[in-house]
Amino acid sequence: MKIIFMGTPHFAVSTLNALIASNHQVVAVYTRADKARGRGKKITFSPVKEVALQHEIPVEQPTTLKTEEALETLKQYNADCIVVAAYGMILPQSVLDLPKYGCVNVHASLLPKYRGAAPINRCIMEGENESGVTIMQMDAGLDTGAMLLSETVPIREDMTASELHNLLAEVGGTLLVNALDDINNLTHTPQDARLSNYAEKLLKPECQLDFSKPARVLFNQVRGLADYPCAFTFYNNKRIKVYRAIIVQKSEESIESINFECGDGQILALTEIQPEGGKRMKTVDYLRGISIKHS
RNA sequence: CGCGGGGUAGAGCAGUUCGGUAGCUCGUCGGGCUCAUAACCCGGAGGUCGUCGGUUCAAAUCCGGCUCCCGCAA
Repeated sequence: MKIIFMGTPHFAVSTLNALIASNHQVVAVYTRADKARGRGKKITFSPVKEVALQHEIPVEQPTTLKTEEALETLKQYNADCIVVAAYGMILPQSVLDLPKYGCVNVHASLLPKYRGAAPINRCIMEGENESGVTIMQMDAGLDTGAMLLSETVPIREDMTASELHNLLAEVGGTLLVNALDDINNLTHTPQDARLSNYAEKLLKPECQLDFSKPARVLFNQVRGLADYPCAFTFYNNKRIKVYRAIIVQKSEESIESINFECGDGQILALTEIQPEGGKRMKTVDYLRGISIKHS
């Protein structure tokens, strides 16, 4: 089939790569407009655009798909199906209806749970022990379309959002190609809206650790936000990012970590951090440098 | 030109204000002590102080260029 791919961040790259390696033909890649971001507001391409350029696939970056002009451009590619993975833009009904097989989405959760922007992070922050990928036929709602295929993956006790992200991205690419290969025989299963919930976009304030909360909640928060955007707190008046932490009992406190007593009396031991201006490092290494400053 | 921190031994850092023998904690190697240890004691190896240039009798330190890493913001 002739495919138009729409996606932006790293998660979408796995799906794009899977499509490129498949028997289907990617005729165009849509991704969000280049943004001035990062230190020094440098213009950067999205990860998806980088890959598209490498494979010399035409790249389109409209700021909206709701115009007649955008629709005309889309039509010219004459695609059989549009594949969407973390694109970050709303598709109007005119686009959803355009291809023969409509628009198919790769979503990083077991729908109808965790619809929305941050399913991977929220899932771990909530302490779930499994997640997965769902391939769905898009409709006008936000992640509300009928489900075509899904695959479940277990979430290890100490798994971070970053690890789950990579795993789901991999699974998603494979699953999407499987879905396209078998597109005429797939069952469209409606989502049960009563079981749904939404994984809201992550906000900065929720990345700060509040040690009046129970240790388990903070542990999940650290895992769910690692490695990006990453939980943080303050230590010696310096902001530190917290990449890894473990729960220990008071009697087990180690001098090799920074320990905070939580609301439930248990200790959250920060084991891997990154201070302002510094590199990511084991907390034990950080403390080695601290001791000299105070002596 | 968005704001800011940083690059010194394998790791994490001091030293730079005020130029003058390269330092601390840890690791590592060797030896010692102990019933024992994240224990303690002794000794050793390991550095073009990010890079290029300038000033100077002398530069990690002062001056200028370049480069790399990172926090915030967006």
